[in-house]
This record gives sequence, C-alpha cells and structure tokens, in this order.
Amino acid sequence: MARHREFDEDKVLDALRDVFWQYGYDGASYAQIMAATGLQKGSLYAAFGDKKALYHKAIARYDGDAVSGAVKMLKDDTLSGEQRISRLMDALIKDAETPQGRWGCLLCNAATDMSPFDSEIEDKVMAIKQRVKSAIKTALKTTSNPNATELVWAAYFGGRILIKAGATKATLRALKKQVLSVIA
Amino acid sequence: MARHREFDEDKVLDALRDVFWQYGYDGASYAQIMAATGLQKGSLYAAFGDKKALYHKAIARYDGDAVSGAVKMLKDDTLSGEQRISRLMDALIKDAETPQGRWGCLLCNAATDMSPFDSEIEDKVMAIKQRVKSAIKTALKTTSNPNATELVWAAYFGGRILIKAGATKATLRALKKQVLSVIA
DNA sequence: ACCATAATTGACCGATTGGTTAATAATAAG
DNA sequence: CTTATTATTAACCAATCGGTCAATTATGGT
Repeated sequence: MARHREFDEDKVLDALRDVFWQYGYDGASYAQIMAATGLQKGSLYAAFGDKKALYHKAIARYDGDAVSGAVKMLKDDTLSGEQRISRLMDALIKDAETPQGRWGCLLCNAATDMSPFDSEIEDKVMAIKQRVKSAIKTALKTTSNPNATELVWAAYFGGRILIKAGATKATLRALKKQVLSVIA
Repeated sequence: MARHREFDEDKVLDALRDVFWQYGYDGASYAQIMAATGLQKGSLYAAFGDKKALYHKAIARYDGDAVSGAVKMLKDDTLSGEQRISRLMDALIKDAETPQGRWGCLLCNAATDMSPFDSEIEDKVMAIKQRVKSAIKTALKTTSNPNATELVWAAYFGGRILIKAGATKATLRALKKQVLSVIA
C-alpha cells in the first residue's frame, strides 16, 4: 500500500561494493557513492542506514561473491592441493596490471584501513580472514608441506598488495613459482 | 638579520613522518599535523610547502632511517645470507602486536594509498622499493635459493600488512620459519 | 635606537564532508 | 476518488577540509 522502490537492490549493492573497494571507507565520498549507485543520499540512508552501514553491506557483498568463490575452489577435492594453490596464485597473476587488480582486495583494504578504529568491522574481517586461511589449510593437507598456511596466506595477501602497488604479471609469476616450490 | 626558527627541524620531521605513517596522506588532517608538530599551518607552509610537500618530507625521513637501516643490514657481509633474512623477519616479529607495528610500513602504505593518483610519489616509492628488493637479492646470493627474492619480498611486505591487520607474534614466527626453510 | 628581514600566529576563505529533513511523488487499500 | 504509506528528491545543516594572508613578534645589521 505504498510506493515501490525504483532501484535494483543487487545493482546498488554491487556499486556500493565497487566504490568502497576502490576508494576505501574514508576515501569514498557520498558524491562518489551517489554517482555509482544512481541514488540520492536520502534514499541510501532510508534504505540501508548511514555510511558505516553501507560499508558493512559492501563487505558482506564482497564476502558473498569473491571470497566465497575462492574458498569453494580451495576446498574442491576434485583438485589436488597443489592445483588449488596454483589456481589461487593464478587469480593474482590474472589481476596484476589491471584496473580491478589495483583496487586490491576489499577485505585486505578493510583490515588495514578500518580495523584499528572500528571493532565491528575488525571482527567481521577477522572472521572472513580465518575462513580463507582455514580453506588454504585444507588445500595444503595433501601437499608435501601442510604447515605452509602462514606462508601461502602471507604471499597471497602480500601479492594483492603488491598488485595494488603496481607489480607486474612477471613479478607475480615469480612469486607463484616460488610458492609452489615450497609445497611441491 | 631576521628572526630565528623556534622549532627543532629534526623533531618536526619525525613528527611529520609519524603522523603520515599512522594515518596516511588523506587521513592525516592539519589538526593532527599541527598537534604532532606543535606548529601552526602557516609555519608549516612557510617552512616546507603544502601538504603534498610535507608528505614527501615524511617519506624521505622514513627512507633515511627505517629503510636505510634495513638495507644496510641486508648488505652486511659479516652476516650470512640466512642470518640477514632471519633478522629481517625478526624485525617483523618484534613489531607484531605493538602500536607502531599496526602503523604498518610507511612505504607500503604510500604505495597502496597514493600511487594511483600521484606519479611523483609513485616514482619515489618505486625507487625505494627497488633498493630494498635489490638488498634482499644481495642477501640471498649466498643462500641455497638465490631466486627467492620475490617470495621474501612478498612475505615481508605481506607480513607488514598482516601486522597492521592485527596478526599475532605467533603468526609472524610461523611465517619466518617457513621463509627460512625456503632458503636454508 | 632604528630598520629590514624572517618566523609565527590566528583569523578567515571557499569547498567539501557526512548527515538530516521537509516537501513531493507514487502506489495500494478502502 | 480519497487516504495512508512509502520512496524519492533537493535543499539545508554544522563541522571539517586544505590553503592563504595580514598582523604581530623576534632577530641581526647599521
């Protein structure tokens, strides 16, 4: 018995995710958010809440697609452990030298940008991080070095940051080779 | 034939470095810069230039102490290559779970915060990064795996970010162990 | 003592920040 | 058609952003 929403919630959430992904929490202004979503501040506020709430939605969105996809692959037992880590590193190489790659990883960004200031975000990010690390551990179980979780995680996390900082595909390929040699 | 400077330039540069280190370029407001340096905006502008110039000074300062110290150690041929990488990772462990550790690495922060937007900063950071990677390469020359530069660099860079994201000393110790096993 | 020079201060600038809200528009129920 | 409910818009808010500058203060040379 009232007016309908004019926007596509899925598209708005994707746009939210992308804006915070690119610019971070502080870096994303309402001007950019409005341009990306096509909504006015008031609509955003009414539909989702304040900026922090928008950020939470963006992280949940990222968790639901990018992260979940990676976790699923890392736990896919139709692949060998080595193959799974290889694919994980391939994802890095694929993103190097691309605009999206230079956005980094939304969760890594969130972990470094916000965590000292907002405990809710910190908890959420920490939980997702643990899920990924656990998935890496699962993948490593059948390899020659099942204790390399921290190394693989640091290399992956570090690789994302390196890409953000402008590293080339060649650099990432070298990193992959060395990581694989540890677990081969 | 004119008034003297009332401030200690060394202390002001240290304060500048610390503020940008903690908060990043955008995150550091003049209110914080003024509080940390004890100077008014006008004095800062007269003495050093605008905010971007202050940031350059901060990076140069960081390069001159923290980075140069690490590079010197990595090239110290009174130590074995393995010892040098061990010490590099020890520095990470020492910083984990400390306030300063959670500031991250000023250069890594600069590389990820600013590089897409300011080519001067990008060039400067890239040059310093190459110096460190080259020092790592030198240290690795006498080890069993002289091609592990990218891995060590990614682990170090990644470790810095992990610390910023709240990783424990135990996590960093595990990372160190795994890195050393690659070059032992 | 006087003056030229430089350091310092604090007020002020326009622009932008995140956030709020009254007015308007659209819809479904009665 | 009328009315209650909700979505949407655009104007507005105080606070803060980086930056500027005239006025003040302190110094060394003459």
